[in-house]
Amino acid sequence: MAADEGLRARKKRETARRIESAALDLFERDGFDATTVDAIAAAADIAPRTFFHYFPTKEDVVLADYADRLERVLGQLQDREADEPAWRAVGASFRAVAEDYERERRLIVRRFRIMAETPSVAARSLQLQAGWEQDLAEVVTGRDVPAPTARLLAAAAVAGMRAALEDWLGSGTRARLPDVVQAHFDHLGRGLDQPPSP
Amino acid sequence: MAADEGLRARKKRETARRIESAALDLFERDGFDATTVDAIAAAADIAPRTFFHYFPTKEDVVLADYADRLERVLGQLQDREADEPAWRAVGASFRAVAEDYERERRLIVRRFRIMAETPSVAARSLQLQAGWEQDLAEVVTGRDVPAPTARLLAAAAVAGMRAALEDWLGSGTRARLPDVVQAHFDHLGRGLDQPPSP
DNA sequence: GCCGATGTTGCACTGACTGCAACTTTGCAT
DNA sequence: ATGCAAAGTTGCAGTCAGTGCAACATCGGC
Repeated sequence: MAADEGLRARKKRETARRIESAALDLFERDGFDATTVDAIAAAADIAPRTFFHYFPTKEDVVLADYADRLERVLGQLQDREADEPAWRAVGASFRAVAEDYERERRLIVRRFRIMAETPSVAARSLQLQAGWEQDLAEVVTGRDVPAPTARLLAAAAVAGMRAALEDWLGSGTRARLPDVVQAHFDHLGRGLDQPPSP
Repeated sequence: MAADEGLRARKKRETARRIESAALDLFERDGFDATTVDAIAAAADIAPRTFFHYFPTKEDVVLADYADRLERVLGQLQDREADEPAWRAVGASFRAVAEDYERERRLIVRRFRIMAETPSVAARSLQLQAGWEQDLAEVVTGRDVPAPTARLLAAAAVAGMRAALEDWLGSGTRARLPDVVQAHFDHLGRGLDQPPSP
C-alpha cells in the first residue's frame, strides 16, 4: 500500500524533518547564533558534513519550505483567466496562499519569532523574497503587462504580503490572515492616495 | 582657516575613503567573493584587523553611505507640512533623494553592478532597506496615520523606489531617475487597478 | 547476488569575524 | 614644551560557517 516512493526518498524526507525539528528546538532554547551546525547535527544524529547536503545555509533551516510557497502563488496565478486584470489576479493568488499560512499558524509563528530576533535569518528571507519577486514579475509580464509595470506590481505585492504578515503576527494572529491580506491588496488596488477601506 | 575638525577625524575619513576605493577596484577586478578582506587591507595600507573598525562586514563597503540616504528621506519628510496627505509627502521625499542618486550616477552604477552579481551584498542591502522601512513607518505614523496603514505605505514606498531604481539602471540610466520615481509613486497613488500613467 | 547510482561521512582547508591586550598617535591642559 | 588620557591601530589566537574531495555505505534495479 504505502507510498510509491522508495525507502531512499522517504528516509531523506525523514532526515530533513529531523534536522528541522532539532534545529528549531535548539534555536529557541539557545538562540540562533549560539547554536552551531555541529550541535544541530549531533541533535539530529547526522554528521556535521551531512547538514549541508540538506540545507545550503544554517539560515535556510528556518525558512525550509519557502520555495514551495512561491510555487503555490505562481501556480494559482497561472490558473486564473488570462483576461482578468493583473492586480486582481495577483491579489487573489496571494490570498489563496494566505489560507495556507493560516492553517500552519503554529509553525509559522515559531519561525517568525526566530526570524524577528535574528538579523541574518531576516536577511536570508528577504533575499528569497527578492527571488520570488523576479519570478512573479515574469509571470505577470506574460499577462500583457509592460515589464516595468509588472515589476512594480510584483514589488508591491510582495511588500503588501509582508506588511500583512507583520500585522497579523503583531496582532497575535487574532485576525484572519486572508482578510488582512485582502485589505492590504485592496488598498494598494484603490491607490495609496485614498484612505484605507471604509 | 581649515576645517573645524581635528586631524584625527580627517584622517579617519580619509582612511575610510581609501578602503572604499581600494575595495571597489578589487571587487570589480576579481569579483566580490574572490576578494579577501586581507587583500583589501593590503591595498588600503591598513592592518586586516583595522578593516573591521571601519566596516562591520565586507558587504558594507559596497553600501557605504546607505545610512545617510535614509537620513535624507526622513529629513525631507519631517520638513513637509503636517497636513499634506501622507502618500504625497512620502513620494515627494523619495523624489528628492532620487535627485541625489542622479547626481552621483557614476558611483551608484558601480555599486549596483557589484550588488547585482553578488547575492550576499544584495541581501545586506535588503536588510538595510528593511531597517529604513521601519523608521519610515514610524515617522509616517506621526502624521496621524494608523500604524498598520503607515507600515503598508512605508513598504510600498521602499518597494516602489527599488523598482524605480531597477528600471533606471536597466535603461542604462538614460531616463531621469526622479521622473521614473515620480511615475511609480503616482501609479501607486492612483491604485494598481488602474493602468500606468497615460 | 551484483553493479551503478545515490547518499553519508571524515578530513583538510579557507576566510569572515571577534575579544583581548599591547602599542602608537592625537588632543588637550598645564 | 611636556605629560597624560582618550582614541585609534595592530597582532594574536580563536570560533564557526561553508566547500571540495575522496573513501565508504546503502539502495534500487537487473
